[in-house]
Amino acid sequence: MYVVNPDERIPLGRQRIVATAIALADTDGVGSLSMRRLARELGFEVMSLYNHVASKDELLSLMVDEVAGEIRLPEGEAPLAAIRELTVRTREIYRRHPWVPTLWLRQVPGPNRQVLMETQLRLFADSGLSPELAHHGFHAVGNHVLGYTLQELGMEVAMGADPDHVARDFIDGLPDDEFPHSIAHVQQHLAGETSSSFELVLDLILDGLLRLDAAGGE
Amino acid sequence: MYVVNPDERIPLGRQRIVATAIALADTDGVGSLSMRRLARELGFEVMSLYNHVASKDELLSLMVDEVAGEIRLPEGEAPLAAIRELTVRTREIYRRHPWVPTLWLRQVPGPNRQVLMETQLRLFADSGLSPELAHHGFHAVGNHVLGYTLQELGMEVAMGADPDHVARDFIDGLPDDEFPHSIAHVQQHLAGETSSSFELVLDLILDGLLRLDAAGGE
DNA sequence: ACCTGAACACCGTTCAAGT
DNA sequence: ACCTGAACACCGTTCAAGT
Repeated sequence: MYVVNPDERIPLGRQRIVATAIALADTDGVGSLSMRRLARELGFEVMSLYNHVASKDELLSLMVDEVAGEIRLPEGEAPLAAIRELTVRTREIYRRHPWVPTLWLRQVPGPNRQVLMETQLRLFADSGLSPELAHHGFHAVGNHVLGYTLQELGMEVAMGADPDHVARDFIDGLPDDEFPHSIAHVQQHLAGETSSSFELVLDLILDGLLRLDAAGGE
Repeated sequence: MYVVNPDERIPLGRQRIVATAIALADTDGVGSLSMRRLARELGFEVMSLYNHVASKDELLSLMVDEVAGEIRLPEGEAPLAAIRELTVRTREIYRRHPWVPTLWLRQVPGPNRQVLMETQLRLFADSGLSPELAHHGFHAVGNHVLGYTLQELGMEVAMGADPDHVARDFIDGLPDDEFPHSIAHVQQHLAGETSSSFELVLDLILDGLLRLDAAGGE
């Protein structure tokens, strides 16, 4: 028989801190991620975190880059098909970590995102598009996946647990004779009549780039 | 001669609170907008604000809707031209109030946004597009202007005052032989070689919708 | 009706002290 | 090297008290 060492608890460390922070943000939202809460979750005091992480802002950067690393890079596909695939995967990862899209912009890219960005740009460079259209295409696709997911999640995440309830309240608050189109639109969503337009618009952008290139390069 | 009434100060009121809050967010960012700071700015105590506004969240909603009211609605144009015009104006307003795009999503639409949304949907309904494409088009255009502006501003606003400086630090931190495309891309931005792709992609989306409609409705 | 002071339960972070 | 307690300068908001 021996006395239990009170310090048998798993030691802290960037990796574990970041992982726990991500899990916490996934379940309760970034809004409720505080250094104090995170420390409690880990079984340490707040200030212990600062031995591994310079600030909350650095922690957020590390979290975003960790998630960026989850996006599997395509291989062996034709450039435009690979771009499409990569974009669809990005959306999946965004949806898995709904707090990421907002932070994505505010943080300077870390190593994983740097690789991701380089891959995207290389694919555009190899796509056959003119350099200028490749440049615009890179932004167009990035904006699409970001804007689309934000819109999609903004409604779900920030508006509380039940988007349907919010949507219903919203249309109930509208005088039906003045806002017929709004009401019809929201009802289409509630009825699940319309499929997601994410891939439709993505293809529309990619096809449009090709068409512009063909028109400009004749 | 008379004693100056200490209560000659302009009384509070939703309108004035919201206006001051917007001005404060415009100049210093939403990050530094606190109820306490706002009260100080207005010359009142914090708790006075709560006589006019239920919570900080309500205040943010009011601010967003006030800004939504700044977007001038088009009139007398053909539907698709009006949609285009409205989208360009939305981007201008977003740029004038860089804190708006992020909040836009988290808040349930107030009266001004309700009118804006109804207008957009009516224009799409009148555009001749099939109901389904009109539905998708509404989202596509909204996502584009939101995602594009967020990307554009995310870099400028959140990364500190000098985006060029950040960009330079970014490429300096990259091993040049491994990230040639990233470096080239950022350099294109720094050199101002590429014009904004906002309208280019917007047209690409609008044209693509028309083309899809023509193909589907033959 | 509108304003306010004290108080509560939170934040992120500094700094000096422990082992 | 890593952990911690006390302290600082902040938050949003409740509630009872003033006019």
